[in-house]
Amino acid sequence: MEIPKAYEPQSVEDKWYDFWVKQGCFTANAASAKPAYSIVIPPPNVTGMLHMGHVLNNTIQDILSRKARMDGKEVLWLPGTDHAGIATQVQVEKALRKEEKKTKYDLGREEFLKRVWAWKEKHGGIIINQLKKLGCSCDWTRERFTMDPEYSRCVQKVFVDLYKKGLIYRGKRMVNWCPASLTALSDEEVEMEPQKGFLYYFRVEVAEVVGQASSLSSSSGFQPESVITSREGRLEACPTPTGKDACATAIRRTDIWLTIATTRPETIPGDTAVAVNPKDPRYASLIGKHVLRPLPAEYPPEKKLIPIIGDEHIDIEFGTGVLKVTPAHDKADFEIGQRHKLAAVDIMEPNARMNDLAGADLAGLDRFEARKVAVEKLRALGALVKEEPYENKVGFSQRARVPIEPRLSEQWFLKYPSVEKSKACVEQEGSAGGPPADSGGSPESSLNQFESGERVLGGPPNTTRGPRVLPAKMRFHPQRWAKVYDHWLTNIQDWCISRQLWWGHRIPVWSITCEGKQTTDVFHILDQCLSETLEDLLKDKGKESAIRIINAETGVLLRPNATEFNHGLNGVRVHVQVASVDEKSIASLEGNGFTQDPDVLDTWFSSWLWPFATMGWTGDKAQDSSNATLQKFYPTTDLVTGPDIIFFWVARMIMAGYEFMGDLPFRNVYFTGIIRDKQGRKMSKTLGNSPDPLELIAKYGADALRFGTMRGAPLGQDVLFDEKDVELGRNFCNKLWNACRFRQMQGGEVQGEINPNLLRSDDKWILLKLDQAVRELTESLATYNFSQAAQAIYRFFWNEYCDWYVETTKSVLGRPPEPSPSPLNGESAGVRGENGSDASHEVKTPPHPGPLPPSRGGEGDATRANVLAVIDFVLSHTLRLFHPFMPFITEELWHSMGFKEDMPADQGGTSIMTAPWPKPFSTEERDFYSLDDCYLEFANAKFEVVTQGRNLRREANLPSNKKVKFVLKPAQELSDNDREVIRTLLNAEAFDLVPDYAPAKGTPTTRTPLGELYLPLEGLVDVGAETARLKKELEKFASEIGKIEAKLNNAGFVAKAPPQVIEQSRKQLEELQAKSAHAKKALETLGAG
RNA sequence: GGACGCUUAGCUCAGUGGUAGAGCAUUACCUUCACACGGUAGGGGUCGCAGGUUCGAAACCUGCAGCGUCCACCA
Repeated sequence: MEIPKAYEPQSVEDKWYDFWVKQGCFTANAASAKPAYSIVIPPPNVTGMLHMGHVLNNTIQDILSRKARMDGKEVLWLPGTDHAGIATQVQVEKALRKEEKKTKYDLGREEFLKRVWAWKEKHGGIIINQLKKLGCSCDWTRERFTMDPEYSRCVQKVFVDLYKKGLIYRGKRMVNWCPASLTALSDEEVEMEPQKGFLYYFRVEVAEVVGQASSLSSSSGFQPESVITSREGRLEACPTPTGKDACATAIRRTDIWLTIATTRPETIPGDTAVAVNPKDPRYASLIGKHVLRPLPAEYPPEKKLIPIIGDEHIDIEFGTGVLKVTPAHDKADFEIGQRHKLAAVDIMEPNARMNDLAGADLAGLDRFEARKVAVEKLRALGALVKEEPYENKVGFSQRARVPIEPRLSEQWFLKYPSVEKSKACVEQEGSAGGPPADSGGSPESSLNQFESGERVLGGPPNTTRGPRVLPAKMRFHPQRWAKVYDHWLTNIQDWCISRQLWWGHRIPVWSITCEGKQTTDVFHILDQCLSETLEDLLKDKGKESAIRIINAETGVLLRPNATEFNHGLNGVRVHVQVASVDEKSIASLEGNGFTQDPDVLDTWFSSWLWPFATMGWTGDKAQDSSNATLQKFYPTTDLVTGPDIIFFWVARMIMAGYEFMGDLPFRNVYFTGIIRDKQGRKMSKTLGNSPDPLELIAKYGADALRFGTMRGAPLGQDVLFDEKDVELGRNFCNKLWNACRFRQMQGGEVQGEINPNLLRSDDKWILLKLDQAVRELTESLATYNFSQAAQAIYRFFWNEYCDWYVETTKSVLGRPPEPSPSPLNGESAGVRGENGSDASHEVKTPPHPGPLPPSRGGEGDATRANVLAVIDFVLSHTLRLFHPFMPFITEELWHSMGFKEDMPADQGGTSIMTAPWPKPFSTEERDFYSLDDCYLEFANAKFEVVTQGRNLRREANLPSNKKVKFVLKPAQELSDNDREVIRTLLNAEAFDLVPDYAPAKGTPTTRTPLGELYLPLEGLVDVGAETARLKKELEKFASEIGKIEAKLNNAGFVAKAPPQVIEQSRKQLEELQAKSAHAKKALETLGAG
């Protein structure tokens, strides 16, 4: 019964979380008739740990989910984890090295993957439990992992589907190669970073080739296959790009020298041309001639010979205007190489050590070591002209933090699907269509924005291409991200989806080397393995096959009916693309000499299916249309994520959504800010500036962490995290706790009914303020303004409810001190309204609200009960408003305060989670309680009296604990209640109303809206101090009066400003003048004596 | 080189045309029976700079500066 003095979150959080789970509060019912609301969690790395970014992100999702439940929605917040290919594999490799001093190669693929799975089992639950500690109301019965068997099937299905559509292809291309992780990366996984280095200038001699008219370059026509190293980096072909013919060629030196600027001299051995701009008069005449490449130094002249080519892309201004072209080690050079049919000489191993083609001096060296050696070599050869310090941007592997190496390798690529649709579906800022017609303005209309969307989208996914009922538009919050998104989609490049890793979805492609096997043998094998027979395929010529056989070397599709196919497959490696992959057919494929592609898919190739793959999508129309979850909850309502993965994830999910579901995956995307530390630095493990959220929860409580974080996280801006914010959250929880404790100490049951006839002006004031808070909060949440929402409830509860309202109740609830014996009290306060119920007709003058009979008999008890009823009303609403932000403490108080008692079981009777979200008062309710805005004005006047009185006391240097009296020369009637409230708030022994008060000389005084206020000091008067105070006050008034007068004297203002603004200024002026006059008079009185 | 964002109190940030705000920090007073994780009162800002629009600008427009982020194949 007795509530502890301070809130102790540790004792309640686990209890309620277990309660919610046991009650099934988080479980979404796909069969429910309620409107759907859904969010899919951005799946955290399965073996990751919770950090502040997760806290921000998931708190927002929880707020949205809990709010939606209170709005009566059927909510699905779908949780899960991501297998996080590289990150997880690196973790396990690291542990393996540390604990067993082994590499993954020591274990072999199968054994290593067993270890990763074991690691996943051991660490996989951690982050999920951390989310639970935070209070996340996810539907754990639907938890998914991107490598669950069903999920993996989705990935395969999608791969095959895109393959059939011709969007997935294999090719030898320039990719971003990470020499540390030994895998290809997508463009998005590369970050450009400025790098300090040098620009090296070296010279080469121009040489002419005698006797062979045509350029040598044509003899080494470029083909991707003609790359001069294998994927493993071993030597495969003749290292000279010029081929045999060159050997027979006579070379004539010219003693003409070209100077070339480069940042990468170590790649000189890979140069296969020198390029100049044909418009460059300095060099144009040299195009077609050759130069002698200085490295490898040991090569004979004919092996050093490379052509001078002309290419428009060469910047005449940069360096010397001559570019060395290294097709195998630079993306731009590769393209030049393609245009000019240059050979690409790969001079590096996958780990970025130089190979034999780099020449004897460099072979075996790391690329940066090789750079130094190459420079020294050039210097020794007399080819180095100069070196100057230079800063340029270098691509770094996002994860391994080493410079990537542009590298030619054979990879799988995806041509993005549904690009145009994905572009069109996101609303652009200030677009002609504008925001949805019903999006702005009142909270109600903002809420409708979602609802109208859901109604349209709630039906079966529209997989046909027919027109939609409404244009399906998606909104980004803040909207400026739409532009970033659009820009990316406009310049979109094919996606390199294969990774040379072991942990991940293995590419569902099998191949066989058909040495000695005839076509029919291969058919036979496939026939045994697969349910779909090749006979059918052969018959069905025009149709896309379920099984495709490709020449692995050329990438050419070998259709079963093609002639080349009929020639047999001797010695040719073929790929077989399998549509329906079940374990049995895989096993038999592998048993018959087929091997699966060793690579795995980019992690994002599974993540981009998250919104529907988690809901049990199969790609089978019949099956999907009977999938209740998918039908009910796709498309989802909101997505909450960081802008750093807008390309990695958001954009791709949108494309996948259109491609496979025929519909966008979500209606709204809220982009959070990035959490930084106090100094604005990114959180990072190496800096050690990333606090452990669990420690914060242990120290302050989950609600405190949530509230503190939300309060400081403005819309779309980065968040500077400070533990002080969490402290603020804790203090706020404690305030809430104690406000409820105060109510409990008053005893009695929850007061259900408020009697409008007994409402004091203060009661009406707080009800109006509550109403305002409900509106503000609802509006803020509807527009994703979480920090605004948090501040709105903070302000309402602390500054309005606790600081003012609760204090006003103490004169009714508490044991009031004996009334002041002043004989004047009774008379001055005697005239008052007999009944407050008709207060609403008063508009002009502050009404005198409900009678507060002197504490005698039943009438006083009735008022007391009524005040408790108001308190209960406000608290029960406030707890609900707080619930999405602070689920634990509100649930605890909801139960211990007894607010659940008279609620229906599914509407707050069991848990506050399903209590209805407070609504603003209707007109009828406002009328019933006579909630007129004039009460706000009157209460403000009262509060001003109090503030000014406290100020007088402070100015007179009276310590807070010293008892004082105040006297008011009333300008209007005040009820006993108002008088008593003011007295209590002033912490005064007495607050007397004396119409004809004659103050002692030097009595501090000020003019308030309710009359002249005096602080009688009885012998302690300090005339000097009071004089000084009044003078200071007068100065302030004079300055403000001056400003307003200047404004009113401005003819333009009076002529053009709106009338109410002018009226307001006049009123202000009057008030200030009256105050000033009062102070002046007081000052004169002082001087007179 | 493009695009976007930010610049308001010591700090972190609200504030989209009408009297400059909050939290923290700070100063003074107070352990008064909800709360010292508290209360009361105060101090502190020519709203980055320069122009313009307007009766009126922190806000709208233009330019500039500084910081930050993203995109881009100048070696």
